[in-house]
Amino acid sequence: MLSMAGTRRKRLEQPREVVLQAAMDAIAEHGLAQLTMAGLGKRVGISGGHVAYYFRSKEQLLVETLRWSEQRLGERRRALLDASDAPVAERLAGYIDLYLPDRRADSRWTLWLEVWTRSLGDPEVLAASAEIEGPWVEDLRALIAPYPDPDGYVLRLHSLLDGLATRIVTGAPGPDRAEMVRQATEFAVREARGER
Amino acid sequence: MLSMAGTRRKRLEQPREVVLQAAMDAIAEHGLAQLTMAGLGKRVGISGGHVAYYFRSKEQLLVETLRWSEQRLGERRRALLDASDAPVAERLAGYIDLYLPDRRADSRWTLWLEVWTRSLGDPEVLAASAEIEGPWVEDLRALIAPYPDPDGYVLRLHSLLDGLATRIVTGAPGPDRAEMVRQATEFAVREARGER
Amino acid sequence: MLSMAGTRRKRLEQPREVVLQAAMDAIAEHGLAQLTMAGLGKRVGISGGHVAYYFRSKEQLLVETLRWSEQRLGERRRALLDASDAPVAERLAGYIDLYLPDRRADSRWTLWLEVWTRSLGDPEVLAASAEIEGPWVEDLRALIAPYPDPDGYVLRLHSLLDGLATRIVTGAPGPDRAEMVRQATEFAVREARGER
Amino acid sequence: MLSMAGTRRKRLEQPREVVLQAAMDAIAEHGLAQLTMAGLGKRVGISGGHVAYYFRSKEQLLVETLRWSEQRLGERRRALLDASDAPVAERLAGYIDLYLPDRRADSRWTLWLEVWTRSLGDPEVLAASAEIEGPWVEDLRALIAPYPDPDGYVLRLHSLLDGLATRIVTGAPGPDRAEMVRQATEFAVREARGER
DNA sequence: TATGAATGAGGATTCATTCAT
DNA sequence: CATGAATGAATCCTCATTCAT
Repeated sequence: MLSMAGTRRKRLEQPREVVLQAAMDAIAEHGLAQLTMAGLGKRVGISGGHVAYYFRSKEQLLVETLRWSEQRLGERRRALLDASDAPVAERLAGYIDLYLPDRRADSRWTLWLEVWTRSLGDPEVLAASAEIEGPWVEDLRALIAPYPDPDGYVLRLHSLLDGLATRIVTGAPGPDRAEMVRQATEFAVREARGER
Repeated sequence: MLSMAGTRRKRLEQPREVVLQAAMDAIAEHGLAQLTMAGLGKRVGISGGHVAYYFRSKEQLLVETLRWSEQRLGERRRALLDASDAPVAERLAGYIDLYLPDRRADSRWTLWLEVWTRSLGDPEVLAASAEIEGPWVEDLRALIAPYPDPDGYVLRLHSLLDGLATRIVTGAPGPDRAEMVRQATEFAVREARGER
Repeated sequence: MLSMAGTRRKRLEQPREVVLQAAMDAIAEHGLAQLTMAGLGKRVGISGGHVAYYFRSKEQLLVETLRWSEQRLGERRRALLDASDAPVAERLAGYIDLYLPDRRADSRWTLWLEVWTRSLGDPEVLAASAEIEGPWVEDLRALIAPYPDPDGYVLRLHSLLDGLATRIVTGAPGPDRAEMVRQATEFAVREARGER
Repeated sequence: MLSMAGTRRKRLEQPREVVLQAAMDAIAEHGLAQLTMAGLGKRVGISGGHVAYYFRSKEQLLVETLRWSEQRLGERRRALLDASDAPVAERLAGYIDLYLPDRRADSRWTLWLEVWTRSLGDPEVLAASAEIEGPWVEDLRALIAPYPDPDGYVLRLHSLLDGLATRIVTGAPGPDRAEMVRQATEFAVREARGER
């Protein structure tokens, strides 16, 4: 009965960060279906039990990972929008470029699909999902202001982008990402002008 | 103890149909997560083993269910489009109304989300998904023809609709379905006119 | 990031006492199954690790808690028996009233059931259990002395009481506690007289 | 991905019986704490998953095992009582001899202790426990009839026996089983006569 | 003393899938 | 065709325990 339980082997510097980053990497490499608590622990050199110690459940882990991923992106987005004195068209293009998945199997969007699926039966996940989307909405509203119907604008543009993102991340046949960015930007600009 | 195994208990008229419809109902009522082969069998009075016999795998079952659901919808769509001599705007409105989920937790769209998720790691599912979407694409192209860039139009409208559908089916906060239909239709009409 | 680990946060006056009392309360409120070292620590404002530091193991904690509970009861029992110049019948009634659980889910008896279960595979627990019961035995022997077969008397009465206690603490159907006390007292008195 | 799932390897004659008997044996040999679903399955040559298939949960398994054990004992008890035209005293002795555990770590009583413990937090287990005890109660009432207060008699005798049984099964210090049977029988007879 | 991060064993549970009957 | 018993993989999560600080 020589249990090693409790023996500390390694102390991570920024455990949360490290685990979250590892989760993103693992998802990108092998997909979400392959992601296990134990496997994730092994990736960063801690026990599976400890991953569960940081994140109450796997559901929590997924939401947290998405949230963290979006926070990092949020910083880049705000930098882009704040610093820019470029015309709105260009800033919209930058926004859209950040919004859409980088590639097929992009981790962040893999998580979005998962969160959508899970939010079907779980109000908490749904709420988390709305909250995570929040900053995007705020920044887009600021970007197009003044605009008579910002809610409608955001709904239309975000819905379009979500649909495009789904196609990119799943690898559905169609134009490449650059073309999609172009089309979405045209739409975004046209809409922004058209009703101003 | 005489085993009843092997005894034909019941002979369904249209086994496939019955099972598929039952799957749709079960998903609408309890969600996809609750759908088990055995439970589905019980719903229609056959064994779980026999459900697996009809559909090679659960993945197959899901794809088949979605395909079947879309086929039935396809008939309604074609009826709508063929019979109609209404202006394009009205026909687009009808198309959109059919496309979007009827309600939160709509079975068909629950399946779409699942299929998207599964297509991430499975090329076959991805192919099936494209194939199932096909008729929608055909009919939309026909509806707007002649139009200089039908592929772009379809991509934009379908992406927008997919994004809106996701919000409806998950129950995300936002305007109600009717408003979404209105906005999508405006967009569809504007696009169709704008570049004609 | 300066760690607060190692910083003394709070110094309990009588740490053992406080923890033991908290354990009793927690068991009464949520049951033994819900009792965790960490949860118990939180209840009294110390760390779960420190609870383990006071009590070598959870097994120890349970036995200690029972022992402590019985010690406190022992004081009341001795007060009752020493001070009393009431007839034996009344003193037996008092003894029995103290012995039996106060109510369904009574902490002390919840612990007795647990200790019985654990003593099945652990001689140490069995020994502790016998030791904790000791004072009851002593006091009962004194109470009925002189009596020709005190061991038999104690065995019979304690067994009867243990059986009744089990019914009370589990909430098994049957007469209420008062009626049980009455019946046990009659038995105790009758036995004490019958063979004197 | 060559899964052997679904490949039937062996078909037990009386699966339930076999598993229940194996559970009794395993408990007697290694204690309840060592009993795992998988281990139990291995013992009888079926998979752990299949043990769970027969018994919804481990809790169920325990209750079922106790019930089955008691049913078998019930047959012996009824045989004893029905066939006997011996005096009540002898028949009470037989009843008591059947009631009490055969030995330290007796499986049936190990299960009783566990069921008592679990019934503390689970009304269903409590109900099952009362139901399983039922036949003993019936037979005892029949055995002593007519008797002015059968409920009281049963409560007193069963409580006494439960207390004695606890001591036998845990291996608590005290007289040996035979002596306990003697004392309990004396008590049972005296009570039965005393108030008739 | 006191903390609390980290360990890691441990087992139940669920179900798609298979196949003898 | 149809049954349903049997498989077994797959993994989450809990929590007592340890120990560097």
